[in-house]
Amino acid sequence: MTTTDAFPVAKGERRHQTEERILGVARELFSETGYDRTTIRAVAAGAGVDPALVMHYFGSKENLFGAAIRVDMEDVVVGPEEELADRLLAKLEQKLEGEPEAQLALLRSMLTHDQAAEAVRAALRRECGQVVGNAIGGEAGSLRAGVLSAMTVGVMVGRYLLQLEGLKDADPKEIMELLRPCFHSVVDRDAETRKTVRPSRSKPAPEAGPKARPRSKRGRAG
Amino acid sequence: MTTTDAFPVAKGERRHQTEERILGVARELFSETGYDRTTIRAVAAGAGVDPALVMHYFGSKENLFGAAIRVDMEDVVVGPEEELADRLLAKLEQKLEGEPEAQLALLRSMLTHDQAAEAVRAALRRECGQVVGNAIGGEAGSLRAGVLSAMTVGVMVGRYLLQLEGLKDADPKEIMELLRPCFHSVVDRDAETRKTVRPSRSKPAPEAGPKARPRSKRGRAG
DNA sequence: ACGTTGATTCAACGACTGTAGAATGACTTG
DNA sequence: CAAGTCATTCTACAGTCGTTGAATCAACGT
Repeated sequence: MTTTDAFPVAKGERRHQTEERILGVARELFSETGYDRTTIRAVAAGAGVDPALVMHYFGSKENLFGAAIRVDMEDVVVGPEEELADRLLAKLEQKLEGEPEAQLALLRSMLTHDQAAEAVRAALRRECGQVVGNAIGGEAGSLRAGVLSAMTVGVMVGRYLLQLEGLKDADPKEIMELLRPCFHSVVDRDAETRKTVRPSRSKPAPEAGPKARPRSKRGRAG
Repeated sequence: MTTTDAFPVAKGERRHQTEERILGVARELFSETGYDRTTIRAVAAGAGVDPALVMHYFGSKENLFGAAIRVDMEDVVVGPEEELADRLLAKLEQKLEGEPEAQLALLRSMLTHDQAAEAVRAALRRECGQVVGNAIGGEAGSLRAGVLSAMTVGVMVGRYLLQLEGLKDADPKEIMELLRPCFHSVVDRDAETRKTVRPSRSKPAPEAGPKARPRSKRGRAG
């Protein structure tokens, strides 16, 4: 329907297109309604194919889910510690600006699906945990990484899932502005000695991004 | 099991007991597996009754869910603004310490169940939103309330649902210690360096270059 | 003793699910 | 053109779900 299916296409190509279409619908449905409520039949219907075809391609609903939520996070590159918080913030901002479909599928399913929960955990660990842990180290580092991860996922959940009043339509920049002191205070080692707020404005937002990310975004044909 | 069911009990009393037992199991299952995966049959089995009885009492699964997750939050009392953040923190700490069963049921179901999501939203709005909104007011207040709510729910989700490494076993006090500057920086009006700054407290703003940070150890626990 | 009420169970229906295997039909290769 | 391959569909099964209406059994007022 999207592409004219009147003239012949190479088989492999056609299969790839169909798979891609199925994955797109699956991601969409998983992100909207979570794992349980997303039925293979609905995915198939959305993709305009037979449910059995989805099974034939992905083997099981579980596999389809795994393929749909596969996220390949580019890791937050290591760099000077002072910019650590800003780098994490930039990462979060990028997620708040981009289309959160894949992330949403993860978030929405992470509570009922162990595989999704582990994926979220791994992603957070890679993004926040490892970096912060390396920078700070020890048990305190782990705790700080956890708090950082919690704040990150909290903002995502609040904005996209819960759609909290002041968050769902807010400008990511403003959110970042509010979050920056928080992240800094958690990352900074010596922040726990001083109870007062430290509005560290040492760095403007690292708009250039830490590293070139030649990531191409797959768009859905619609 | 607690009371011997060998001798007769008044009808109303017995019904009440059964209802209470059903609700307990329902809450437990909803919190463990969420709305969809919790079946009326499982609840009935857990309570030692027939599934039809659950239906007879609560009318539908939807109603049972509503009755199970009903939360009566005591509102955060109004008070001096300076302590606002601390009051919210205390609230969160109390939740982190207490048994989170009811909250968990909410959290775990809020993603797939609109009713649960609305309940969470209402609770957050009451606890964070309204108070902070009143204290700050306007659109900025709404945003700050949203961020505050996001952080709160993020910590809950990270600790109980995601069970993040550094968070699940952490001492609530330590989490609070890390969160306090964050909450303060979000609540405080002048945290974003307003022109008409009204320093309710000493605000040094020492953003001078701390590049020569004492770098004693860069410990890295394996 | 009675009949009545209400708590509780039994058995079953209809809908929906994930999944499997045979069948169809278009594209490819000889 | 014939045979083969592969994407795709059709049909169906076995299971589970929420829900229902009739049936059971104990407690109650008379």
